[in-house]
Amino acid sequence: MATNEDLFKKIISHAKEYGFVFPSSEIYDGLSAVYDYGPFGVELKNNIREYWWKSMVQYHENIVGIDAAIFMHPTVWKASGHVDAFSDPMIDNKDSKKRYRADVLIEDHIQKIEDKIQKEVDKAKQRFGETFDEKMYRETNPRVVENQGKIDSIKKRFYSSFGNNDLDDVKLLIEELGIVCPVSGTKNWTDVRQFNLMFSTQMGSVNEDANMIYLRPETAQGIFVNFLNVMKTARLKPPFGIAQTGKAFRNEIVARQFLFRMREFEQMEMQFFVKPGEEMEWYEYWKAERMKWHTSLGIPASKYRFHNHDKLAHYANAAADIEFEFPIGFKELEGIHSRTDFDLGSHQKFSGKKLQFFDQEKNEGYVPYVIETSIGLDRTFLAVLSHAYKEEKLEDGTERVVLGIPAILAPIKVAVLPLIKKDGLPEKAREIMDKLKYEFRCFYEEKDTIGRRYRRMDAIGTPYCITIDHQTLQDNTVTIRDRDTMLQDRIPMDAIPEIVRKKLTI
RNA sequence: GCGGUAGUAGCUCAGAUGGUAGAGCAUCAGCUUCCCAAGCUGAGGGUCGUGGGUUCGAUCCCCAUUUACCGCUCCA
Repeated sequence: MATNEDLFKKIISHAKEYGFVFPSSEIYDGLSAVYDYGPFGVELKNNIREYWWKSMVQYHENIVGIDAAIFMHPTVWKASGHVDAFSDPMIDNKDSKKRYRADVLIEDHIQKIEDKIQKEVDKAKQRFGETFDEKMYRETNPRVVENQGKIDSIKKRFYSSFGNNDLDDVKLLIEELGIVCPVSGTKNWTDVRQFNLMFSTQMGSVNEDANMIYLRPETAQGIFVNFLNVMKTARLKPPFGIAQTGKAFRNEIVARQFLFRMREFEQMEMQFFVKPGEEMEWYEYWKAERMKWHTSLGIPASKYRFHNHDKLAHYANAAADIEFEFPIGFKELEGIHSRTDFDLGSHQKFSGKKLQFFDQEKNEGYVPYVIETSIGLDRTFLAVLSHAYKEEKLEDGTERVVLGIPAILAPIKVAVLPLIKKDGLPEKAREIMDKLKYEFRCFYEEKDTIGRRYRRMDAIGTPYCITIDHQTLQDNTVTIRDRDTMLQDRIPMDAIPEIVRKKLTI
């Protein structure tokens, strides 16, 4: 029995060996945490994207799509909060060589003081019983008041120095508070350094007034800045949604775990604009709707779970992840966030343009609230792949590796295989191939024994193999082999499209 | 980014106390004509991750670098 880590490694090698995923620039040793999709990988990826797009845009009359550029006006990232919030101040302990987020160290320190207060309060509560007035106690007990004052001044100091980008003062604060490394127990700290998670480049001539441009760290902003254009031209009114798929870039300090955390990745996002006050209803609606989408792929519901956020991002008033059980454990696949009017409101402020919907009935305008569904395409790819990967021991003692990819996502839908490459069988097979290839992604192969070709198709997850044998020449029947059962049926060749089509409906 | 481990053919690996490398599978060509991988014959493919140093000579020793894995850290 392979451990899960082994399984994950096997999936990675399988992905490479069968042309799904390659390390980027591999002949130059690769580039850390960047991957390329191969001939079968790109088919699977495209199919997932298309399946998502159809279920969002095509099946919802009030959702439309856009494709925004990766480059955006620099102010977008000020308005979104990314320039300020998207960078972490890091500090290293020179003795233990451990690295920490400076703000987390300070938060932990604050938490310790808060714990102290809580202990005090709990003790008092026990002492006074029913009559205990916690609020009053907190305001009057000298020790509690003193500690609370400490917390407030630390917070004030931290926010002001961090806000002013005065990292030296953040370090000073850490030293003054006497914060020690939990591992080494020493106060031997390096300077605080900022790691901006956004990639940047210059637009225009580098010599002349070069403008710093960021590669978008999320696709969402492309939707928000187009809110007015889309609402007007598509003549929409809330509730309505805008969907987009595309690349995003994050300069992660640690990017690892194959496709799971990459520096360049693809998101599939939909921002749903609603009337303020109705956002929680829609939040719940989209949580349920998105979970339905995942399970519609035939992957068992037990592989998924919700994870509700306790700590919310600066823009959200509710947030949940849909997590998938990868071989490396349950990990985030999709986020459903209630983003309030943070983004539109902020862009309204920074741009000076009114980003509102005007309600004719009430004769007043409002900034819509936003429910976001944001799913990682590469992560979904990895989820599908890792769930599909199976090693089977067959009755005859041989083993086979099969990808049980849902037929609708399979890179190749039909393999057309002449039993042998003479006696006119290849010609007949070509004839069938030509009839099928305009509707389905097909694969023709006449090399090697038939059994070996079946196994190759199993390894890339092809749901059906059509075999042309001598009988085909007599009566135009072929055998159709099912990937999962390995069973074959003899059918008239004209019946192939209908059978395949049926398999592709969900 | 820090610490640890590792990098030999597409894959899985072998190898010598330093004398410029081998197997199986895979790939390609031909034979075989077969319904569930590994039949026969032949061929191609590696400056032993990269760069530098020590040495008469380095894939092997030393340094740097890069990539992957594990741990820490991080994931708005």
